[in-house]
Amino acid sequence: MQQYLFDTPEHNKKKEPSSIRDQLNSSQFEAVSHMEGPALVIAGAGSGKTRTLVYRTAYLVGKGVSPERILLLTFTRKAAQEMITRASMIIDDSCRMVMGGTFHAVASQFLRRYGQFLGYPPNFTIIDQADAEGIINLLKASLNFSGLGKKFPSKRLIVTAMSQSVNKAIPLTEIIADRYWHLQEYTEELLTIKEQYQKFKLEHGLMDYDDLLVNWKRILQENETARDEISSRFKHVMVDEYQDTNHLQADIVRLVGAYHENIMVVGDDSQSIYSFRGADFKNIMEFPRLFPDTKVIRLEENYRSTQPILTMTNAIIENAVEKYTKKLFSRVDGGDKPIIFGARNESDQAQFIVRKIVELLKEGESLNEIAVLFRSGYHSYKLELELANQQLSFEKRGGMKLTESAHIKDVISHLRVISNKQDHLSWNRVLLLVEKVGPKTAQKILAAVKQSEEPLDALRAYKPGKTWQHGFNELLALLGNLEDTSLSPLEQFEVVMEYYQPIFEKLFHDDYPTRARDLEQLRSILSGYDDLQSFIDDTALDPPGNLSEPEGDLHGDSEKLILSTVHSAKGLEWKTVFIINLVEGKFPSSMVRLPEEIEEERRLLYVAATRAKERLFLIYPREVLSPKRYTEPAIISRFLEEIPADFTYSPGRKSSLPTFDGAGFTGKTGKSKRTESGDVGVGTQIRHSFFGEGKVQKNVGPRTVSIFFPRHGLKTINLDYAKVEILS
DNA sequence: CCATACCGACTTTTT
DNA sequence: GTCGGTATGG
Repeated sequence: MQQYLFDTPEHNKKKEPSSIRDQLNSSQFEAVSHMEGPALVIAGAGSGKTRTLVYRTAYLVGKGVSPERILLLTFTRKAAQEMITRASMIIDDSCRMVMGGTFHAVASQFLRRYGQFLGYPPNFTIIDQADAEGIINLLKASLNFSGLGKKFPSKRLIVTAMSQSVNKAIPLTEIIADRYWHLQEYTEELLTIKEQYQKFKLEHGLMDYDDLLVNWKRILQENETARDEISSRFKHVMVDEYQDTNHLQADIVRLVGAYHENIMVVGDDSQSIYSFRGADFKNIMEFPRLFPDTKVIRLEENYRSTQPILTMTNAIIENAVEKYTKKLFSRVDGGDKPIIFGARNESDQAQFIVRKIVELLKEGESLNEIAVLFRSGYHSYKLELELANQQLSFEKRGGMKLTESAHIKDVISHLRVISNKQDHLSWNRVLLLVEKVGPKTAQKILAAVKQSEEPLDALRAYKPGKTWQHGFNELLALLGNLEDTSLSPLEQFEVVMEYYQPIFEKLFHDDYPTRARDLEQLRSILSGYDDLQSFIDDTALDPPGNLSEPEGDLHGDSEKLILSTVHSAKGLEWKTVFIINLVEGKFPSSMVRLPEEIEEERRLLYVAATRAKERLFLIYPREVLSPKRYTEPAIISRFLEEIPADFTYSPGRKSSLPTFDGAGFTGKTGKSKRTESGDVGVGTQIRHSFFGEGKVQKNVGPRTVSIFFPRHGLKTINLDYAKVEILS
């Protein structure tokens, strides 16, 4: 709906592409107007990457490219929708015909059409990680692996290992040898499980997230019809956040774009934060080698943040082991240094944030312009309580999803078995909810029903046991009602709820009011759909959790503070950003040990900090609660330690003590390298690692000078930090 | 064979 | 908080 707010009549006329030019800097325009051949856009944080893709979409449509022949692959579905909406405002509504979405969402659309070539029905069901784990459990039982002791890997680990194998294109045995060496004694069993898992999915019309990618690639490779129709269709392919694609996705891009070779990938190697999912930012470097004619365009001017913020974020990324190709500069004048605040403990941290927010609101700041970012979902619990106390409304992104809770899965399973009658995973769940039916009975029933043409009829023909025939007959009655094709998804939901309500109340008798609210929410989500299949798809591809938001937009935008994991904050920006829990074990997470994983944590902090436009707070508690409810002294995050003290401001800090309390803290990392040189006077010629050669103009502070660079203008540089070579 | 209750261990990030 | 194992009673 939002798009219409800005939709004035002149937006409905096609603008000449030339007017687009005025809205962009020269590099952006170069990217926007690039027509033929592959292109790589290296776009630093806040450099107008989204803007560039939006204008490019509009430009192409303005040039007469038909919208349905443009493919826009993004990291979230929301990002794609937003870009398409904005492009529509520039040119016209025909932009809505642009095909856009995540790799997974676009894959699902093509696989509904071409999946039959791989033996999949058009109504296959997309399963999430919890579903995959459910299948593993079933297999473990049927393969008699349950008795192998408690050392046997958990379903979670098995699913993760299998997924890594697919996404990194490394055989499972190697993954186990590399990362899960403690499971090596079970390699045989794991391979069997993997094989059975694949078979189970194919037999029952199920695809997990990885299958969507693998199978999309397969139809492009193995089926001529599909390849020709898909590849020749898209005259232009654009890929956002290319640094977070894996090899499988890179292959898909190559295959989809093979016909016209008009592929533009956009990314930033220093913002790569998804390697745990197989992403490899080297895809960016490899792109020009894959397509030798690639045009490389760099966007290095930052329009988002003030210089003090950028100076600090540059410092964070400067310490990376792997050197990056660029360093950002800003023309946004003025601004305060980022503030580092050491709170007493987590409560103090929460109170500090609330106090600051109230202050900012008094100054006229809008809640919508403030965000609190953290490494892991549970890091915000204390703050959520404090915010609720102070009656500040907030929205949390990341962390536990609505669709991951048992009661929601229960309801959706009843809808799934209607949509895909071969879905034995959902059948199993549905049967287990029948009184007096347990795992054994459920399996026995399913074995009898096994892949019959009409599972529902087979179920009706099954003779129930005496103890559970009542519940079973009720289920059959429900399924009969659900089959009525004239029902809307909402009506189907109501029918299911009528059946499920008593089961639900019995199952969750102690905390069922809170869960009932989730079901209410599910109901309101469902009311927006008139097609069950797309509802089921969306719950897997775009699981609600951020779903209260479109709703809120309709009822006059109620202002909300955003609490978000850093991963979910990618691509977004706020005037004020708080990053919390900057202590060892939380940020960086205690889960990471390998050097390359630590590097990813560093990039994660870089992504978090570059979300801030005007004000940035870096906060850490001096004490944390151990799992056993003991308070322990915290160790300040190594990344904070590495930032030169004069790049930030620390209220209440006595002089310039570099180390904080913290027993066990080993002191400085000694990572920052100093330019061992005397005073650099006005007129000195120097060379900077990024800006090139320049001349010192004036002394602006301790070890800080302003330098004029012919290609980049006047820059303020700290000599203790920047890599500067003295030439004269 | 099913339901329930209890204990201990572990809990990153997401399509 | 949630998963997995285990013990107990129906």
